[in-house]
Amino acid sequence: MDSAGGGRQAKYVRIADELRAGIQSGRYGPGDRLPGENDLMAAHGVARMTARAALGVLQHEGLAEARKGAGVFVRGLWHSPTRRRGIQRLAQERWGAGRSVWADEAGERELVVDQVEVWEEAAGEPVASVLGVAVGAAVWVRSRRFVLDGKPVMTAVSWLPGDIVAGTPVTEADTGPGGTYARLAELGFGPVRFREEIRSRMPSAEEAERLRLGAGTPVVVVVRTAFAEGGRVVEVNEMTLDAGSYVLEYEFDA
Amino acid sequence: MDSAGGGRQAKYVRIADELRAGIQSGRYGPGDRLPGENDLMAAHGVARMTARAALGVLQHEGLAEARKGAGVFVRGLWHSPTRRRGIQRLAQERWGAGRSVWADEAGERELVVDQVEVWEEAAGEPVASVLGVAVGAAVWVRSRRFVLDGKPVMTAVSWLPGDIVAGTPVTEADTGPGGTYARLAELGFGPVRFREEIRSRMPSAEEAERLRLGAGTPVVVVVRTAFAEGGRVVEVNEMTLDAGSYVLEYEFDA
DNA sequence: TAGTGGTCTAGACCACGTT
DNA sequence: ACGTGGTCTAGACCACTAT
Repeated sequence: MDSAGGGRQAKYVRIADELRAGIQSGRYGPGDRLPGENDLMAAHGVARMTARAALGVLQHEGLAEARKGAGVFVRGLWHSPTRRRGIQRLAQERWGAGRSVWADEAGERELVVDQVEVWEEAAGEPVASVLGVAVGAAVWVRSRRFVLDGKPVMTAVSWLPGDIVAGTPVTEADTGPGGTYARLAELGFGPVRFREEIRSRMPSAEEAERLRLGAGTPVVVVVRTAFAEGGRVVEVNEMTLDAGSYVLEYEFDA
Repeated sequence: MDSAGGGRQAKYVRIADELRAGIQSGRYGPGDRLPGENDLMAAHGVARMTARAALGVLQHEGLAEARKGAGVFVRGLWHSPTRRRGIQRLAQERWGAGRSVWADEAGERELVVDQVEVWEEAAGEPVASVLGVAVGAAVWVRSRRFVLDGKPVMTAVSWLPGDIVAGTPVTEADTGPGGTYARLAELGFGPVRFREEIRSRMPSAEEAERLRLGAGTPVVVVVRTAFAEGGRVVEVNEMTLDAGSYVLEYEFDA
């Protein structure tokens, strides 16, 4: 009846361990259905909530996902995460040539950019600080979502100084060939140096919905700061990635 | 009595939303105790398991952590994550000067390297492939854990080609001043180029224990490949980081 | 000792997907 | 129609922490 009586471990932990071992050994392959609540109740003589707890462990570890009315299935870790080459993708030749930075990352797959919103606002404290403008100064904000083969993989929000981009195509939904960086270059503020900061955490409920993340899937947050000649910050871009959809790569000399 | 009857949302979701709003608004600050199971049962007229479910949501989001016998507390996100400068830290001047790559990252804090193990083994398929050696060839493996101010923050496993490092200090627990890279340089195989691949996922139960991770904390996996002059791979290092303890930074030119 | 979270039971109704 | 996971109840005992 109690938890510590029989063994040292909680029942649901032991059941979860057993299922996990089955996944790692290949007895349950990607896409396979795991024993369900009723199966586990019968096999281990436990209550429904205990069986659920065991399955919940695997879901929170990202190893399995539940589909209502169907069962709990082993996750396909991972289909084919996008390789994002942090340094080469931002080489000037890319956007200088009018080529979208995102296009060749997608490869053969269909990339859709949706939920595009662009607006002007007054810089609050944190934004003003990183952009290097006065609090209350006009900044333009670009927000959008990237969907690859029907699966949302990233959201991004950019902040740009209003005194540079006001009245230019950067404030339009479509920034034209080469994107924002090509336009900034034409304005004499082409980025010459970048800094990317990478964090990872669990998503908020809203982020999980917008990226359609299953339980047990973290997000990777990349904050890129773009510097023009002279050191002025011309863009700050905060990207929120589905951790399962991306591998970030940086290659550099010693 | 039912879930969909009263509102659209499950009760535990609404309770979790309310608590989350309280955290984000600052009503509950970092380190504060949240209303406990009994409080929520009384306040919302729900059963214990329902109150638990609500608190569980916040814990899995990484916003709160439970302490047995004490309560559920708002997490201190984040104390002071280590800033890991991916590119500068591997500049030749660093390890060339006999300075540990890890030392100045730790700053004032106390860094302990423990659980050090070094052994020789025959390369399996995946390792042979990335190291560029034959399957079955001798490789040396270095495994260790990094503990910062008493908190484990990273584990690391390195693989090195046996034909280069056999019989050298690289196969000892202590590799001496400048570490492995300085020794490789003395052997004529100093790294001149690096590639780092970054992924993020939820930890396994074992990883969570070894890094003492609370629920809702992902790990970041960094796989670094070091290339010597001529392109030969001289080391592959797989690092598993507590996502809450690190910010990775890469700074580079366009 | 009193209160806390951790585990567990044995029921129940629901929305959903597959058959 | 049936089985699935999702939610919920009203109890219970335990180990742990704080007082």
